[in-house]
Amino acid sequence: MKTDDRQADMTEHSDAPSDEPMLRRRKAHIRLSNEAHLLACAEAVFAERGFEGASTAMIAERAGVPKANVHYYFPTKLALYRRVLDDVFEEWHCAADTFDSSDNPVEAIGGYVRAKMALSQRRPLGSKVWASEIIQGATHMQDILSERVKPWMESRVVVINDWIARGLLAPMDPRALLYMIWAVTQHYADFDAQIKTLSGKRALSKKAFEALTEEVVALVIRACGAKAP
Amino acid sequence: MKTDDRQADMTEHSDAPSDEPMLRRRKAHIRLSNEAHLLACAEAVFAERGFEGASTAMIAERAGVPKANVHYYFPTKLALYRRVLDDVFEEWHCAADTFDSSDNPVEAIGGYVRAKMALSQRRPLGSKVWASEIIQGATHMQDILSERVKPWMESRVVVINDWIARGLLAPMDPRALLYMIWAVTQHYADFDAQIKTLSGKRALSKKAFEALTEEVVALVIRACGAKAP
DNA sequence: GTCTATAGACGGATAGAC
DNA sequence: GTCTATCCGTCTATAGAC
Repeated sequence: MKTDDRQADMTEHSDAPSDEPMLRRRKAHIRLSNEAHLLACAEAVFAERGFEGASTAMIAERAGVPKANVHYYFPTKLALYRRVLDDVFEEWHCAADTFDSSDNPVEAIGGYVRAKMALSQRRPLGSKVWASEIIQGATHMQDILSERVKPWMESRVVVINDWIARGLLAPMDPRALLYMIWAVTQHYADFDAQIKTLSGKRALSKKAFEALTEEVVALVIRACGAKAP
Repeated sequence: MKTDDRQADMTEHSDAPSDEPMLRRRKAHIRLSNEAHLLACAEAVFAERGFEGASTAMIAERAGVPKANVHYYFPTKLALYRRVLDDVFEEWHCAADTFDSSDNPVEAIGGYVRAKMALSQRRPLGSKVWASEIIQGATHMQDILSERVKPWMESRVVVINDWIARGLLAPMDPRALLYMIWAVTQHYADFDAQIKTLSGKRALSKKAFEALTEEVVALVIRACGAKAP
């Protein structure tokens, strides 16, 4: 690991015993920084090849460190993979929080779709790791799905059913709506290779992605059959 | 390969020279039958593990044959993978044909969504192989995307824009609509592990899947903002 | 905390008997 | 067409010098 710049903050240390806590802090900083670097590289390799297809050697090479260092920071390939999944879920959870239960379903759903589209743009690799894991049976994240995603979904089902009962949305299966939002927004991260080939373009500009986001919001809002409260 | 039942149709052959064509036909039948069996097993393994994660040994084991037989019928793992992708595309293409350019966009789009949902139910493993391949960069099917999928998409964009110009659909980006249809319908095949965990059920009954299909059709038709012609 | 070297299992692919 | 045995490369993980 290229430690030259990472260790720059310790050049002014002395021999005094009061240095010990600082040393500890420095070491902790090195560990956290290297872990974060490896996690980012691992996310890219897992996205490009899936769990079994990825190798610790590829992750090490991308991080610019010997293979053994990967095992120093993460005991096994599976432990590293699991940490990537946990990280990705944390961001998913933040976006999920934007789906509030206000009286205005158009704002709540529209805001959630925008948050999910922004996440697809900001972290497409994480979305791909998540998608690959589920496609391959979700064996390494059953706990996340049942303990974290499922309760969230059930709470949103209640909210959506309430909106429907009050005539704010068309009658529908709330789960089908949530699956639709996930599928459509994550499609732009997971299937970007297909989209690039079909559009003939390399990637979307920031402006173009904003316009696309509003297209998706409009589609989803119409799909809801939202009426004025 | 368990040849006992597959060779039953040759027990009555004689020494006459007229047998030669029959022998050829029998051998051709064995080849086609074994190829089809291996392709089906390969599709399952590729769906469960992705291209790099799958091994020829796993495919052979699932097919009940020694590993060498896989290489007898398909020279390389990549050639076998490519044949699976071609097979999956052929069914995709059949479903795509149901999207006609009639004067009734509700019927055309609704029929297409039903065909795609039926395909997700009938062949979820193929959908997963396709999805994994695209997530991992679509490097092994660029030709299918640019030579087969892209022309189809462009022809449908023209049709949808025509419907919009005639006031039959709400103004929208036709590509965003097509991506939505793909994403939503394929979600039920690709993400079935997540859906099972979130719903707490093992799998959907035939009746339940029909009801779900109509939910999805209703969502998509509303998203189109379809009006009576 | 970093690195080289290597153990031990498994990968794709092939040779050659039957 | 089928199968056993095997080549050779890469895999995950670890040992041990620095």
